[in-house]
Formats: sequence, structure tokens, C-alpha cells
Amino acid sequence: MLSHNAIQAPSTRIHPDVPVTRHTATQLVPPAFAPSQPHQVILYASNAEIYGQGERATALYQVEFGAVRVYRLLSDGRRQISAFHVAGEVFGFEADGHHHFFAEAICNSAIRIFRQPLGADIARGILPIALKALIRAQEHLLVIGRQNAAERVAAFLLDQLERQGGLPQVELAMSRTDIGDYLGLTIETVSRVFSKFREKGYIRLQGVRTVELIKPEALRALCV
Amino acid sequence: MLSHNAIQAPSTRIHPDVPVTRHTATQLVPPAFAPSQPHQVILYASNAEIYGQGERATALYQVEFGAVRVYRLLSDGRRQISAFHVAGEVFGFEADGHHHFFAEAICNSAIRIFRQPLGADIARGILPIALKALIRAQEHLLVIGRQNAAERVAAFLLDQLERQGGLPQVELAMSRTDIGDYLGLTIETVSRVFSKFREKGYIRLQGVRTVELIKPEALRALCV
DNA sequence: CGTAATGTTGACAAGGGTCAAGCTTAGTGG
DNA sequence: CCACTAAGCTTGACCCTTGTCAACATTACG
Repeated sequence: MLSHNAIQAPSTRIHPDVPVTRHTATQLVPPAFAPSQPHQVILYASNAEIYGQGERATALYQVEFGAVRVYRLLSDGRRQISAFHVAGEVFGFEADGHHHFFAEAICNSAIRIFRQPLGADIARGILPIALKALIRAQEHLLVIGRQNAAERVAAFLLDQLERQGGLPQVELAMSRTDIGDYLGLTIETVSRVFSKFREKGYIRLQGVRTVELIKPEALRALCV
Repeated sequence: MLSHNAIQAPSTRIHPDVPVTRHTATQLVPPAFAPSQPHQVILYASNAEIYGQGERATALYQVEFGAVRVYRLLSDGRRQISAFHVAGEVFGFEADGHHHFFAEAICNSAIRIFRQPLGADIARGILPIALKALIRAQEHLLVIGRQNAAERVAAFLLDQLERQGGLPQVELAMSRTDIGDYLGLTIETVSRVFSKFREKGYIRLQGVRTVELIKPEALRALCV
């Protein structure tokens, strides 16, 4: 369906940028806490890796500010972003002591890292968060599995709207490539749908990363 | 992408069977335990609903025998199955006290139901299970978002193989429709891929629900 | 200000959806 | 026990949405 003749050199079309840049997590400032403390805040530069697939999972992560993408790769470079995370959100749950995904900062971001092992009380505290993540992922399955391009982009925009507290001026932290890889579309298709929404008067684009949702109800009607 | 002109009467093409059959959970035998007991086992007939979207979520469920599908519907009838569950597996986690999905028995099945509220110790016990479900869902996102029809079906068959302990004779509990709705494909496409795999000698079909995986390595090569 | 990265648009192709017909299997009743 | 029927599955023809390729525009950055 997507990138079929993907045997082609991954570098040509498929995310030449993705990250070869492992462990370049540019630590803009020293940790705010000593390692012996229960948590520390680390700053990551744009596109810096926070953790990688296969690494031992020893910590939980919380976005202080900025944004994070969590994704997985196929061996030919196809990428699926399973979630974006913004300020306040917790991510990095893993089941068997190993990360199954990559996490990267989308823009310059501060991440609070909790390294301590999880006690029963903490387990109780993070269970609701994990369950929310589970429901989000399963709802996203419906979007990707059963909705067309316009419906997917509409769902994405409305999700962004909600996350930014409902004010119609939506600031996108992520590129078109990220959006495409989140929605299971190509950047061209994402771009075309944006243009179509603009022509229909559903949205207004002020710069490429600022979307004003003029008719959110029209977008909502698409998501049924 | 799928079912676009879905404004058509949902009954024609889109799962006329789906459920309408709410709460028909045919209780083939009386509960094995009295209601005051911490859990009970209930038998569900094929296609009986175990719980429905919007219901208050008060319990956890474990498959004793049989198989379960968990899914979500769009208003026009498009369906996305987010997970299948077989003997031993636990499902029915919900975050805010309400079910966000439907659960149905695929075939005659026995489900153990735990109705008691979750204490800290239980929360600790089910956290790993919930996290595993989360990882499964996110991995499934990659399959649906970034793999083509053949790759999806291959991933599905290998998953079934693994779940049945690795013996190459795989018994499918679910219909082609279920498989399609799980993989984000139509039944026709699923059927065509099965035929292609048969022609290539990857699988042998003994009856429509029994698949012998002759060359699992060929299927694995597809999933990269 | 020049260059590279990112985004947009168009032309074209193909994977997979839709529609339709035929085939299999399972269930039912005579 | 077998014939009939319905549900489920397969296959083919056709076409639409979206991917691919390519050129161009815009924005960001040094």
C-alpha cells in the first residue's frame, strides 16, 4: 500500500533524516538533579533520541515542555509514529524491560526522567495513564485501519485542537512527514488534504505550522 | 480508502450481522459461581456480546476457552477489530469507568469475569498485562499503517502460529470478515492474499479455517 | 543573500476497494 | 440421510484513492 518498492535505497525517499543520530541527545544543560535523586530533567535538542528500540527500559518519561514522537521502523525504513506526546504527558512504558519503540524530541524539549523501579503504589498511579495510552492506541487503529485520508487528517487536527485546550489557533510541532507517518499516509497526501480543507474554508494556514480551524464542526462531521 | 461511499445503507455491505444482537449473550449454563463470589465463569454463544461501547466498565475478563474480538465501529458501520483474545488472555481494561469498545465471542466461549474493584495489589498485577496490550496495539499500528495487504496477512498468520504454540497447523477461530476488519482490509483482499500464498506454496488450506503454514520463513521475510 | 530543507502541486500508475457472479460449506428440515 | 438453503468464501472486471515521481515554491538557516 505504501512504499512498496521499498527495496530501493532507504536513503532516497524514506526518511533520510530518521536518525542514524542515536545517542546524540544533545544535553543542552546539565541535569537539574543529581543522579541519586529520584528524577532529573534533561533537555533534548530537536530530533534528539530519547531512547531507542531494544534499549533496556528502566525509566518513565514526562514531557516538561516541547513535544515527542514515539515510533517504530520497518527494516526498509518505513516508519509508523504511534503517538505524539506534549507537555505533561507520560510515556516510555515497556512490558519486558526493553523498549520496543524509539522516542525522539520533535523540537527542543525538556523531559523529566524517573529512573527508580516501580513500587506497588506507583504501579497503581501509572495504571490509569497506561490504560489511557492503550485506549488512544486502539482508537488510532480505527482511524488508520478504516478511515480515508481526509478523515484521518480531520481526526488529527481535532486531536491537536483538543490538546491545545480548544483555542482554534493550532500550533503544529511536527512536520508533514511526521503527520504522514502518524496517519499512515505520504506527505503528499497530507499536503493535498490540507489544501483541500483550505479551499473548502475549513482551515486557514498561517505559515506552514499554524492552522486555524475555522469550521471544526465540518471536520468533526468527517470523523463520524 | 475503505468503504468510501459508505453513506449507503449500512445493511447492504457493511456487516449486516455486526451486532444489533446486544445483550443476547446467550448464557448457555448458569454461572459456575454465586454472584457474591469474587469471580464467575459465563459461557457465551458464538457472536454473543460480552460488553458494549458506552457500558459502565466494572469488570475484567479472562478467556477460559474460545476466542473473543474487541472492536470499535464508525457510525456508518465500518468496523476495526483492535484485538483478538484466546484462552488465558485478559481483556476489558478501561480507563474512565466506561467501555470504549465492543467485545464479542467469536465462537462458543467461556469467560471468567472478575467484578471486584481493583486494589493496589491487583493494579500491580494487571499493569504488565495492560502494558503488553499497549505494545501489541502499537505494533499493530505499524502493520496497519505501513504494510501492504500481503505483509498484513503474513503478520496475522505468524501471530496466529505463535499463539497456537508454533505447530504449523493453524486453526482460525475467526471469519475472513473478522480478519479483514482486524487488518484494515476487505474480505476480498484477504481472500486474494490467501490464494496467492497458496499458489506460491507458502500455505495449504484444509478447509477454509485450517491453514497449514508450509513456509513460515517466506511469510516472515514479508514482514521485514 | 544563497543554499538546503520542507512543503505544494501535477501527472501518472498501481494497490486495493467495489460490484457481481459463482463456488463451498454448514445448517436445517423433510 | 439427503436435498435445499443460506451464509461464507473465492474469483474476476473495473475503477478510485492514494502512492510515486518530478518539478516548483516556500521557509529556515548559515
